[in-house]
Amino acid sequence: MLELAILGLLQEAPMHGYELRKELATKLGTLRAAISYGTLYPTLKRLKLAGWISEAEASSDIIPPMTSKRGRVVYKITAEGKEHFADLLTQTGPETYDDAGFGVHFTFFSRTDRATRLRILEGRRRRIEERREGLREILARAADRLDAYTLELQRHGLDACEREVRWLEELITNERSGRTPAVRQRTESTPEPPRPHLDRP
Amino acid sequence: MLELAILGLLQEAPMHGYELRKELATKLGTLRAAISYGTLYPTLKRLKLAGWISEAEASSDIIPPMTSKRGRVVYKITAEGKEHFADLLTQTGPETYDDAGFGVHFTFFSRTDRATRLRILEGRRRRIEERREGLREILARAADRLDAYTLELQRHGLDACEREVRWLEELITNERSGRTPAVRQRTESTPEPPRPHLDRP
DNA sequence: GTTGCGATGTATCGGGTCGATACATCGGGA
DNA sequence: TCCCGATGTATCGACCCGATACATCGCAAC
Repeated sequence: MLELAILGLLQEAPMHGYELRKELATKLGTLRAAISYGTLYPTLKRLKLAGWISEAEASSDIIPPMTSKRGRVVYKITAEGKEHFADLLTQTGPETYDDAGFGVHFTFFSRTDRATRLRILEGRRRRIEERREGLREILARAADRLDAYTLELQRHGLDACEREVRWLEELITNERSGRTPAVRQRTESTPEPPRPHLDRP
Repeated sequence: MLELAILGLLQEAPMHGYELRKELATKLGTLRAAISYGTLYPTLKRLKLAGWISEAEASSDIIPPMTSKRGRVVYKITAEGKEHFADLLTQTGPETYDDAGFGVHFTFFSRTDRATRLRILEGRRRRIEERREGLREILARAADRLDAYTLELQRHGLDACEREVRWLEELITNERSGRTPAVRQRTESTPEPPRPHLDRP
């Protein structure tokens, strides 16, 4: 789903590889350390070959050229690329619901309609609920067979799943009730404020 | 680090591929859905070639044969494999601290000494703290440049990091104070018990 | 002042991992 | 009887990461 991320960022502004990497790092800071160049550059090549992006004229606009051979390569999105981006963003396959896929989709939620957002949020919730049930199964059935550390790992994983589901529920409720973006705001350095209970107002 | 996982499981009992996959699913339920066969079988081949594991005699022990051509292939760990497993388990490279690596190491914590456990727990904590600081940076510096959804994603990620760090602190404290396995126990179906505050007794 | 290091940049390679797929047997229920 | 789901082994293409190489620029320390 790096494809989706690149297309999304290039829709905001033309960029070159290095810049894309930095932007990805701040936008997807949660999910991955940073996109590897071994992924990024081949993907750019692939997208260019597919016609979704093209090289922008080096002379133009804000970005200063590098005054040397092998200068930076600035890419911009094409009309076909925009179409493709919209398709990818709306589509809800299984890969939409895993950590990486969901994260990228969520990042571009502001460019989608509410129906799509709800579909994706509910799909993700379902995915996490399945994982949660799997963990409960394990803790119920195989608890005596596992050592203390493994058990602790499962419990911790279960905690994380339950928390994730609650987060998703909140977002879904917000979407349904009309408040488009998330509402919760946190004051710095108060580690555990009692979450404002806003499901079912 | 699938290598480490396979070696660890085969140390408990000889197994064939399908069984390994199931065992991995229950032991590492948290981290990955299930190991893909496209990963598992090539890895088994590789480990066998390296001499860490070998094919067990089909006739022997508990597991019934399949009475047909291309029966199941049971693997067992070799002496060199046990050595290699111990080395891998003790060693603390960067890959020890990412999600997958840490999870596998943690699963086999009961087979390590306390010093190693502490090294790994602290390395993991450091890793998560770095991610946390990165997220705080983003939320402090780039907050106005990001839309509400992206911000919410970062906040959620930050929450997860803080929680993870707290969990690790708890484990580290326990290790240091002599209680080897984790202490916390949860009663079923009470979703949010106030965590027994046991840092600094 | 020059030397050297860190940030900026593009690019490739090997290897690990996934998802889909193919093939084959076995047990049990419709 | 017939078919479906669990049990099994195996491969292929695609994706992605980490390490590495190469090259320039600005700045700071010596």
